[in-house]
Amino acid sequence: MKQQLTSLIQASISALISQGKLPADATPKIMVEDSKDKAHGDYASNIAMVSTKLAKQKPRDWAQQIIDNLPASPILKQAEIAGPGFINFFVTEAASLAIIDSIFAQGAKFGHNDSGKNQKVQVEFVSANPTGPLHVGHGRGAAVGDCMVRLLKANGWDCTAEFYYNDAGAQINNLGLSVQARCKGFGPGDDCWPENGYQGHYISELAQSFMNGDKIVSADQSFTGTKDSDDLQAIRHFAVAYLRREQDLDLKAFAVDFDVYFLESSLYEQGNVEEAVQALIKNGYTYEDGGALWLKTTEFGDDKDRVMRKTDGGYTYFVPDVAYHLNKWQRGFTRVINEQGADHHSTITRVRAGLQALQMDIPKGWPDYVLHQMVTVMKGGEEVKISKRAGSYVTLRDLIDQVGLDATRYFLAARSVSSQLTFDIDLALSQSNDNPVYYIQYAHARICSILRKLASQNLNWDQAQGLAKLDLLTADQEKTLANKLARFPEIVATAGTANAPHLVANYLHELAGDFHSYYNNHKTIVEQADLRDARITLTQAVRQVLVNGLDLLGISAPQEM
RNA sequence: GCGCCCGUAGCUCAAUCGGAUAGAGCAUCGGCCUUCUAAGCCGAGGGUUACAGGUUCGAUUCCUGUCGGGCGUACCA
Repeated sequence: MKQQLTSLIQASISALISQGKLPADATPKIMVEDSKDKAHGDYASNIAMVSTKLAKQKPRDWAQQIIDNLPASPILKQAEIAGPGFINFFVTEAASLAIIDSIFAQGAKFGHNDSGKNQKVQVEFVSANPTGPLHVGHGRGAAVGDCMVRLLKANGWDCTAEFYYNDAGAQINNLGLSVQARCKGFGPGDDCWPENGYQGHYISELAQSFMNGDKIVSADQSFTGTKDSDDLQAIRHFAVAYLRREQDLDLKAFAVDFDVYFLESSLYEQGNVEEAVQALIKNGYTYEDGGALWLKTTEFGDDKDRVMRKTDGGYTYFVPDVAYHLNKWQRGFTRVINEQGADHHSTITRVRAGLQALQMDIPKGWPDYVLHQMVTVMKGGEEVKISKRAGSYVTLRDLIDQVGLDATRYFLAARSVSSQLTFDIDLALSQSNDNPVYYIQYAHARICSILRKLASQNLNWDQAQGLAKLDLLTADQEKTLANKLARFPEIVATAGTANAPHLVANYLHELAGDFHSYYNNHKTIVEQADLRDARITLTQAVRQVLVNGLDLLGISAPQEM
């Protein structure tokens, strides 16, 4: 619809140019937007205001001339000037309702597009280290990342979801020592308890499982406990497998799937880290100082140079990260989006600097990052500080168990990633029946119940007749609904390019609101058969769009509630 | 100190590329169930969009400064 209106305006602009009222080379950007107020018509354009200087006329006078030169069109009922020079468009009911045919024709694909042209894109998200179960912060990353994957696919991209984790290094060593201490019956406070050891209750369970000789199978590895509390290597390996399995269960409970699990250790085993380091040295971007090897990240916009190889010989975390990203590039992902928490912000400059220093013609701004701001958890009116080492924790799985999968996903995905998010557990629980997600799901369930009710009255829905008789839908709210439905493809496209799943959530809430309002004011199952068919057709179109939208968020669309 | 994100109703958050009278939910108040599910609808109250300037036809949005919060600024990840 907006495209059609845009081309009408374009025709008018062209006519005005040929009349000499605009410079021949004038190409004002034509914007058509949804009007917020029904009194302002269905759509509005600010074209007169943005081109008023080119035309050297007052905005309202100029707007009138643009209107006068609009070609006749069956979709346009009326165009009028309003406010400082807006042109408000009133479209015909038939034009609004035409979207319903497309919805039925495209079904689950309605709203999707092929702008991604089946190109490869990778989204890396969560990437939690296997040192504990997933907490609420990971949950935000999981929800946002998973929705981004769904959105990219809906926009025609060939999208790979990837989870990278550190299964070696200092923190894993710390984890192993913590578990080992528990295996030997020690706890925090004992002399031999490791400094900064992991204190969470799950460490004790993990130790118990190791000493039981349990076999652990996760999505990407398995290991059996050796029961030998002196075998630190076995404990480490077991602990990683155990916590990976825990995280798998968390992700499964959260309905999040990954195509690839990538182990940091494989970068060492395959020699990728060493290759990257040698390349950086060879390219002259490193120097030794104080027994450490430094990378000249300042040559790529960093505040100061960064240590690559510590005095103890180990690499700092970003070095394998550079090797990992080189690996991504070599796998053909010319587009990569890393979804991570804002606390990892500083890695961006370092990884990009390392990639540039490799001199392998990797684009400067590659890869892309989507950073979500921190989640604050409130419980009992107090902030719960999340600390894996101290063991204070709100796990994602607890949250799902208490609040529910759909509501948790909605909470975490329905807000802009750039805003900090306060998750009040008590509020989420007390309001679980009033959660916005149920408002949307309820709209879907109500639509389904219409068909059940119809069947109970021994009536049928004649879809063909419904589609043929859409012109009977003359109520304002029916047109409003149809206009809202027509916006969905645009929302999918915008949310996809902006990596902003919350736009979908907001849209669905609006659509559900329009439906609830309509439902309360107009009976769907009426005596008049053709009107009844038309109305059911409209509501089924709404249902389809609700389903498609909820699917992008990974939220279920229940038939009844 | 410097960098990034943010500051919108009592609370949690929206607001399309800079658009018209800044919107939802929760909470508060008042209506609507013998009629397709009241997890709903209709209505009311609640705002100097942190503050001060600037840019322009128009600023919650862009720019500068101030104040306040979060994160980072590790030879942790």
